[in-house]
Amino acid sequence: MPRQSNDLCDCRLIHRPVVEEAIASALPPDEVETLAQTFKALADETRLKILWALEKREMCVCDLAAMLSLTESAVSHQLRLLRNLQLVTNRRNGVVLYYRLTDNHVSQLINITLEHLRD
Amino acid sequence: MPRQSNDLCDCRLIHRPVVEEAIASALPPDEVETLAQTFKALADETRLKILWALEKREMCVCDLAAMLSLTESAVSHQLRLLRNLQLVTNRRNGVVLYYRLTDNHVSQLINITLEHLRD
DNA sequence: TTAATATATGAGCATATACTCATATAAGCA
DNA sequence: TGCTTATATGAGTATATGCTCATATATTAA
Repeated sequence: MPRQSNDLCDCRLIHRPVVEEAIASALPPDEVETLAQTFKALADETRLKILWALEKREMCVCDLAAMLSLTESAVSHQLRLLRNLQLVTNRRNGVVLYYRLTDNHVSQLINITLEHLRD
Repeated sequence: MPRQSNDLCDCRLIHRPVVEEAIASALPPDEVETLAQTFKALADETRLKILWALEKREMCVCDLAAMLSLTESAVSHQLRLLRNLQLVTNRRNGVVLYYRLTDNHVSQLINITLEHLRD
């Protein structure tokens, strides 16, 4: 068994110092989690389309549903998810809720990523 | 039934011109797909940790597995996914495969997103 | 208060995905 | 050639997720 003794894990360890430095310079767990959560929010075509549309102007659930050819329920579920992540907020006008982006961080990320992909 | 007649969908349509303009300025389908695919690649903690580590230096499968406390099989599966998306490449040295980032686009995205989250 | 409308939400279902386990492949060495 | 090691890969499994459907909530109007 050519396993080097180590307290990191039970795997083979070919380059121990490399592994130790990688662990030392790893992202803190909470940042990894937040990063993954943010990218997950953007990792769905429906949500991307919603965010892209809201970047231009606020829209109500019904209009978003029409735009996407989806049920209002489906859109509402996605909006709840985006709301929970504080990526969108809404304002009520009577019975109608108008959704908009909370800030421009997300649309900046989308645009930056688009530029990268277009190279 | 207060549905306006329209050829967009069967939903209620409160603001027809808004919907039409949103559809007109929507992202082309292939760009939505590529965007979603890119964000999906980053929407997993294991893959984020791998990419973060490879940003500093190339590493072999075994070392990545040790760093992540995961089996080499699990890491290999994720590396195949990242390879298929051309986010990482490898070089062989004997039996050992050293993985590295294909270019710095992905790590730029991660860093930009980190900055946004840290505000 | 009652009815109508816009949206929200819970449960259920079908698909996607991240891992495990067993096995296959590829390179180096005896 | 045969053996060992590093990695790859297919199948299976458990969980996550994006939708549908039915129902609940909130606001307006009669």
